[in-house]
Amino acid sequence: MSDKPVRVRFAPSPTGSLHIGGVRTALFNWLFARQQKGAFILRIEDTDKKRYAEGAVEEIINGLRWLGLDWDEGPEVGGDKGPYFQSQRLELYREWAEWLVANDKAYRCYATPEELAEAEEQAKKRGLRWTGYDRRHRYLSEEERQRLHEERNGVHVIRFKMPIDGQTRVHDLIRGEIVFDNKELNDLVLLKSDGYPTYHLANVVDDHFMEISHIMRGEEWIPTAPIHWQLYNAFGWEMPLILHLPVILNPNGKGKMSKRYKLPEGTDKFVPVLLSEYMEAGYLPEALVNFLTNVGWAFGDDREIFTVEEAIEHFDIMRINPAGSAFPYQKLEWMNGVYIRKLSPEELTERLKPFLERAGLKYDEQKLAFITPYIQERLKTLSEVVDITRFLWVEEFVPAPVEELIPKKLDAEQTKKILQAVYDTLDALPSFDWPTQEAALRQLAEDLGLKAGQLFNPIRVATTAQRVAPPLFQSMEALGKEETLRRIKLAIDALDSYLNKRD
RNA sequence: GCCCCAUUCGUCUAGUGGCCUAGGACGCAGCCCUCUCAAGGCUGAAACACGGGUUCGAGUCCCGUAUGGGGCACCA
Repeated sequence: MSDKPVRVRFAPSPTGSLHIGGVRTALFNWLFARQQKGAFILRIEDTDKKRYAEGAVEEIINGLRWLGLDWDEGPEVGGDKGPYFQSQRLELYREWAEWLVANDKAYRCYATPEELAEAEEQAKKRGLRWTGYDRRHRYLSEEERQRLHEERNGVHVIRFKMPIDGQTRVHDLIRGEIVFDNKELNDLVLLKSDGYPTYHLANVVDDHFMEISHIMRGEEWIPTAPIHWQLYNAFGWEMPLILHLPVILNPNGKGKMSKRYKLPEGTDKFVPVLLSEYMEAGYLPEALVNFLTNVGWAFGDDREIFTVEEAIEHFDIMRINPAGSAFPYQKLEWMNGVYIRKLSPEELTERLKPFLERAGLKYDEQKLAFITPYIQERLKTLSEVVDITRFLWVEEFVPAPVEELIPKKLDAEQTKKILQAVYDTLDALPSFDWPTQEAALRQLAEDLGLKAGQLFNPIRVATTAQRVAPPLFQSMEALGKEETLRRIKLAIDALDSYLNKRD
């Protein structure tokens, strides 16, 4: 591969929270760095003043930390190849752009974006194919150049002098050789008129001076690979080894994963795309990391659930699958459930708290700790704790509609009698712990000649008013005797007035 | 439109010329367990895009076609 020490980087642009595809890119770079005992570098590519989002850098940093992807050099940790914000390296880019101009590998272009847009429109109108910038200022004479410089008050961009003929070959570690005809390549802008570099310049200069050994980036960058190759060549620098990660597509395999994609099952639910959305939905970082490691790469021995340490040990960039993949969202839900079930009840309780708080529910610590083991295997995400335990924390209990109280094959009258019997049974209980309840109520079912479900379901509806709830007896114990009886009484009364109304 | 990349069950994938009667996982279906919902157990349906080569032999190598995806900014 290369005898140089492994140094890889993740270079996000601070335009908002990380896209899940970006997270995967960061993860693969990190995995590779850790596996090779190399360095993982975080670099902020903030060279677009228009798209800069306030707070985005912090969000990216928090997100990576949350995932456990620590960096050896970058914001907040420093490093001797810094600064790690491109906006603080402007002089470097300018210097090297000028170097290219001085060495006849780049030139100043005075055309404005408006003029070029106009030219493109004209070309199209005349049925000509516009293949990008028309190189109008590439072959200027010294006099013309001087005249334009004065005319435009020195405002210009620096463009790269792309070779006109021949081909550029780039070797992608997992895709092999990719060949481009140079005539397809443009004289792209290196330095913008505001003095900021474009991605191409900044990226090449930084990767070189930060001594990056491997570039691992998204597939959408493949078309820029020959451009970058030419830039390294012009500078006389060695290009790092390069590899393009497959894109992550929407769950149906159509198009790059986007916020607009609705989950087929729930019509109003959109698939989460930003890392912040996964955090808020209650996915565990360890589950997300495990899951993402399985998209585009596989452990190799049929193992799907594994620790990061195991992933680091087995990770191999040469075994990355080059084909784009649909985002296997349901698999993530399953895996998150697996990780939730692996947690100790105490740990789970702690992780659940922020979600209840954010939902504005005033939960009781002890009740939460008590009920956690019973909801643990029911949760796919942490945020689901809100709906499944809501009945325990609501200030004002709203009973379920009467119809839902009545079990199949029974009528309102019978249900009312049953609930009355339940009320009396529970009321007479010496202790309200759930095993005592269960014993008494199972006996009651037998005495009444009812199946367990016929007896228990109306009680659940009466006491929780929820479709889905933790096991009944544990729910009632958590609720407490007083509140449980109150709710059952509420149901009896409701059935009563329902019966009277019908008569 | 042009350039580039990719193509194994619905989906994520294993597979690097004979071990493939194509393996695993999610999802799906059925059964069991069961107080709702889950979790768990068992069983099942389900794929090498197509056409040509190369080879004794191709899911695996090559070429086309088709399909999907990505890119064509003074954005990254």
